[in-house]
Amino acid sequence: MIEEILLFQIDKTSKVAKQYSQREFDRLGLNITVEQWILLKIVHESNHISQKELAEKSLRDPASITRTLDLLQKKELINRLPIPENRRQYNINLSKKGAAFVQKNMPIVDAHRKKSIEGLSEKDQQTLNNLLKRIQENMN
Amino acid sequence: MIEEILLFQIDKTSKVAKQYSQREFDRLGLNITVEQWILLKIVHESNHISQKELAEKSLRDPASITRTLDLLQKKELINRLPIPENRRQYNINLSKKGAAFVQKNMPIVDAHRKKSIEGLSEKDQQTLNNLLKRIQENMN
DNA sequence: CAGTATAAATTGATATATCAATAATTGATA
DNA sequence: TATCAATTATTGATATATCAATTTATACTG
Repeated sequence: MIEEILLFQIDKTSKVAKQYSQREFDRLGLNITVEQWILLKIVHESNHISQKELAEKSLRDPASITRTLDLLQKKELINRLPIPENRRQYNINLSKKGAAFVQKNMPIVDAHRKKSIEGLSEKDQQTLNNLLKRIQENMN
Repeated sequence: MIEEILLFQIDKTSKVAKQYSQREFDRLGLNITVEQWILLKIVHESNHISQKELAEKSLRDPASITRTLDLLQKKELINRLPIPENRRQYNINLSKKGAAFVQKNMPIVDAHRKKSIEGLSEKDQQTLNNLLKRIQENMN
């Protein structure tokens, strides 16, 4: 039975959480996807980052990053700044609008995170983290 | 930091495991995606199942199931059997070729599952399962 | 029985995932 | 320095995710 497989439950947990956040984003009319939010958050946490680094941090494909950044640029939430010394890559950063957007909605997303671990002790969280890390290493 | 968020690690674990299996599938020339395999496995486990039920069991959207079944049908791995008493739905089952395919490759996929939990005791696995279930409930 | 609601599958539109191929640039080296 | 290799981003092709709308069929209700 597929439900008994741990990897299936891991995937399910990820999906359920993502769907919850997406529904909330939609309900609040944020006009953004969870993947887009994650990129904004990473850009917010790093001043000046390349697309390659963004891909690594977000665990996504560079091709996918290109396309999502196109959307975020269309929404005027991020900028692609040319780097004179290296014309192969851009520095990605938040626009004013993007920074305000992240600022405003960070509490909402943080509430989702908190909700996800409701009832889990510090120790529970550490345990879970450790077990996940071990599975990740097994699959390397 | 996004790496410190449990949901991020959960998502990462799911991605890493899926990528591992997909690479193996590709390496062996199975010509199938992980999502397609999951559908085949569920169909294998249930004699006669509707697309709606398949969507529920696989945690996927009915629209997505339609498209993936189209591909599996093109590969002649599954059949859509019309139900005379209810012409709104089909019974999905494995073709001879599909049954042979599942039979042949089940050991491979099972090895991936085993690899993923290498070094985890029975108790570890139960703990992990419980923690995941609690997060799932939190996000409902 | 007619009209309406519900249900299952499909289709369309848009976003994401992934691999392969390509373009432009930079680095390495003979 | 000229050539070749490696790097970064982009594009194309195909599969999947999701929502809304549609189609076809069945169920319900007055």
